Amino acid sequence: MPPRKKLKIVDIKVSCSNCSLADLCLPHGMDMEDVNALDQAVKRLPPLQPGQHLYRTGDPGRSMYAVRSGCLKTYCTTEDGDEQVLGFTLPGELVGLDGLNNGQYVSNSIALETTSVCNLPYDQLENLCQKLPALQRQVMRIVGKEVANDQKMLMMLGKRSAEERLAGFLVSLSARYKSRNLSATEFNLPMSRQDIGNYLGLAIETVSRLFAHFQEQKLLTVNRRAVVLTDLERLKGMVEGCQLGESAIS
Amino acid sequence: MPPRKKLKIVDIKVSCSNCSLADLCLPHGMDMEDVNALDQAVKRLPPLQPGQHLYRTGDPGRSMYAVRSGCLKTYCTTEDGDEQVLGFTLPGELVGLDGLNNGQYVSNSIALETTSVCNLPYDQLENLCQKLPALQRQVMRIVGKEVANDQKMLMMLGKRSAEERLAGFLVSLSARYKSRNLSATEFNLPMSRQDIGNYLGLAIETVSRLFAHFQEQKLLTVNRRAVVLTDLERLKGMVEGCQLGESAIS
DNA sequence: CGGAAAGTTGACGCGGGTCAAGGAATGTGG
DNA sequence: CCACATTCCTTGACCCGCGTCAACTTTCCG
Repeated sequence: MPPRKKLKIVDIKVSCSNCSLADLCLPHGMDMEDVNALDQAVKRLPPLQPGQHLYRTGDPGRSMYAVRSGCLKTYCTTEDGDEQVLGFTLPGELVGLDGLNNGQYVSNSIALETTSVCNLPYDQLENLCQKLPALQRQVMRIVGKEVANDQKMLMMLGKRSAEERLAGFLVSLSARYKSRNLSATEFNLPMSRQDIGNYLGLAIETVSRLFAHFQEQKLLTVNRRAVVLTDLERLKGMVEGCQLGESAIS
Repeated sequence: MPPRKKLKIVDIKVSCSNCSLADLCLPHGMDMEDVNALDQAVKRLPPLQPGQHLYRTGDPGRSMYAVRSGCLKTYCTTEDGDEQVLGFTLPGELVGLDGLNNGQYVSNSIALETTSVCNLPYDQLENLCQKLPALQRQVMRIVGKEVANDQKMLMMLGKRSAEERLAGFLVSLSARYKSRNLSATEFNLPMSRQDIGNYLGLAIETVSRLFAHFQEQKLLTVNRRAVVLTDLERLKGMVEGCQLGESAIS
């Protein structure tokens, strides 16, 4: 999956109503009229190249974003420079909620692949919510989902062994791809071992060893970023009710 | 701090406008007229006794709650029965956001002391938000705060040593008490070692040893639940930009 | 007073972090 | 096209922080 430097000309004029993610994204549960109103507020941004930031800590946070394609990594840095990965955002998922706090993003968001996103400015969303109770309810649901997902992640980091963490991570990715009508068992990891380890609170070497270990046990086959989950059920069995979800919408 | 079984007769009629937490809670930044409207929606519940649940996983989640006094513990349980503490809610803080997701609470909330809370039903809050942009903005800020705090906690569990975690926890408590005009250096822990350890992803014995260790280093004195932070600055120094905040407002 | 719950303290061992070396893929310049 | 550097990943060896187990003390409460 080499990054395409040369972009095809794309429709700049897109709308929520014809977006393939419509039933995953905000419009979920809204009628046509409402969706058209939402359309006015949503802007599609030019695609981000790998390594390019969507926003950084301290940037004025006046929008949330919906990922259409690609993958974003959300992370924070401490004063002493090291990084904590907070999550990965796949197509159909939202980022930027933390900007709601006091108008500044607490986290950073960076593209791991070529990534296209829709921009949902808070102020316009706010206005719309005044008029469309359905939208407001949907926004609140998304927010609730975000909170619930963070909580799952806390359980993960607080209690689980390295093995359970990686299994949980893979099961989560699998479920999220599946809900986007992609394969639940074969996919490319958009992120490096470094990012996985950081996210799960593990050393990169541990992640690598675990992949090898899982492979020995015929749970999966892995080659660099390419993963095939050959025994998804058994992987699910390893995490017993501590699955991750993160940033998903439904 | 023994739980008082016998309750004094309290004003059932309370209002946001005369609540001592007004400037920490929802009304923050709203004018008198708006606050009066909010008053209509808020109900004060009879105090919870220690060990009594405010809500449980699976309960219909139609409200968030503001803690007036006491302390709540939020936690989840896995299928195999063990518990993960997600956070503690002190006076002036909110819980119940995770019910927004799909109308059911994902977590449990239980009183650690005698605790009184205000009830903020979502549907009424929703209606009010339609009318009061200031309130909607405030709700969104709170939500953003919640997300940002969960993220800080993730950093904590992902990266920090046992020592840093406990120091961070104490500094967080200190800051939260201080912002409620209580002592930043002397307070009683509302929660057991068990809960602290669970919350921070540590064994109870480790928590106990760390308290002893901190005491040797003249960082604090501790006797069961009673804590005096004798060198708050040095404690702060130990956590360098990975402070907790959780559930705080403003 | 007795039993249970909460907290403390010590001994031991393992999971996973750290350090180090090497391999494989990708990019860069000649 | 190849030489070389760089980044990413893998694998092995070592070892330490913290979990586990166990015994004991203190507090709580009927």
